[in-house]
Amino acid sequence: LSAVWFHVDLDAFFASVEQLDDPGLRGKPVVVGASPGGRGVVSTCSYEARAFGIHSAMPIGEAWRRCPTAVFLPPRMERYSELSSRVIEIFASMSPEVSPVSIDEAFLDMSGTGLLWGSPAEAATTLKSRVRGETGLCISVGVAPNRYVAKIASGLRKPDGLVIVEPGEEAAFMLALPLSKLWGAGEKTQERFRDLGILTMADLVALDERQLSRLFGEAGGSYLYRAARGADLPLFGGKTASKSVSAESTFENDIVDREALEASLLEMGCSLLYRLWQGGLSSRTLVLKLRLFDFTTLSRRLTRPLDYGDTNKVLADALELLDRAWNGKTPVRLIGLAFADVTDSAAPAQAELFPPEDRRKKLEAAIFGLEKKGIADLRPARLIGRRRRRGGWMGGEPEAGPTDPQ
DNA sequence: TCTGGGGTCCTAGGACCC
DNA sequence: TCTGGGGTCCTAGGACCC
Repeated sequence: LSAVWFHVDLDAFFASVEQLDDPGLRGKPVVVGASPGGRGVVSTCSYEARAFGIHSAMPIGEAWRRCPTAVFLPPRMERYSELSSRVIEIFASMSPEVSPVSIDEAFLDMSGTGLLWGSPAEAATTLKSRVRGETGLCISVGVAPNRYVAKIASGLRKPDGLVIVEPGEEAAFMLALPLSKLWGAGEKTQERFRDLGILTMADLVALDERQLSRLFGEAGGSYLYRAARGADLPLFGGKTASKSVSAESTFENDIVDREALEASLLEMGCSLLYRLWQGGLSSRTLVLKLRLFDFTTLSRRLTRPLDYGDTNKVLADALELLDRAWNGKTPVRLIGLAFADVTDSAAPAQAELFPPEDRRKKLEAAIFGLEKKGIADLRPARLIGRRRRRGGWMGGEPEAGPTDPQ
């Protein structure tokens, strides 16, 4: 018996939640994302906003220009997470195995659920009406014998879509699609397709794996070979071994102020180290990222023989990386810090000590404590206390959430 | 049009060792 | 004297996704 996979996507998720919570927004163009006027992008927008040509990842200023009368809102991630969890519970009540991919999408293994929920079409219909009835949200569902094809199918008839690909039809299904629907082949790859005269899925399927690997590299070639035929891809299944924990922030205006950069690094270093500790993780590799005024992006990394343990070392290394990356004169647009190659720590943290609500306060306390312990000697104390304002983009910058597919 | 923040995976080259 | 491959670790950059 063939496997049955569902890929489920919440339509215009963040914007839909805003319209759900505020009926006054229904039927209106709603843009969730960065502050208009700032340097951020659109996170998600309602279908009414899409009619103006607005889409995810578009610079917020551009969205403003296209529709100044739209309602612009900062993301409310806690609220979205809450609703996401409720939707996942509904998924779990219908599928023995639910794998969330992100806040607004998940794979459901529906193999062998026929006796319970009927045909895949019936099960999908039930799922859609249950989600709508119990949360007020709309989903699109793709059904296929494997995850890759289910993922593509769910994106074809949004919003409120249902696309079913029968077993054995995967290759034919893919062949009928434009190349632009190939998940994993983004802008650059599409450009290369054009340069190479690969204009249709049939053109791509005509190339064998060896030819593709010569053109797109070992991994890229075999990926394209499988994807074009609608075969399953390990990308969707495999558990990830290496991980990273990162923080970055774009300044409202490019800066050349080294002390401000150092203050950012200190704040990020503290927060990252805390997140590692909280997750029972550790790392011996620190990565600094800089984006310059002209958008050139560079990184410098350093691997130590032992795991990072305290903020002093992290900050000292971060400053060294900054020296290596930056001449002190070029205006900086973004600074970021990350721990790479993160592994499970030998001593897992006790989560109870730090309830999530207290995170921010504890972190501030930690920074304060460091100040007292003498890290303040490293940098003027006034910088350590400097922090960004929170509470939406009227007062500071927003945390633009992940972008939603169109 | 002036491009977020959080991630993942791949490639290519250098150092070093056998 | 000039030069093999293979493996591992590390670095920097890039493509891609939500």
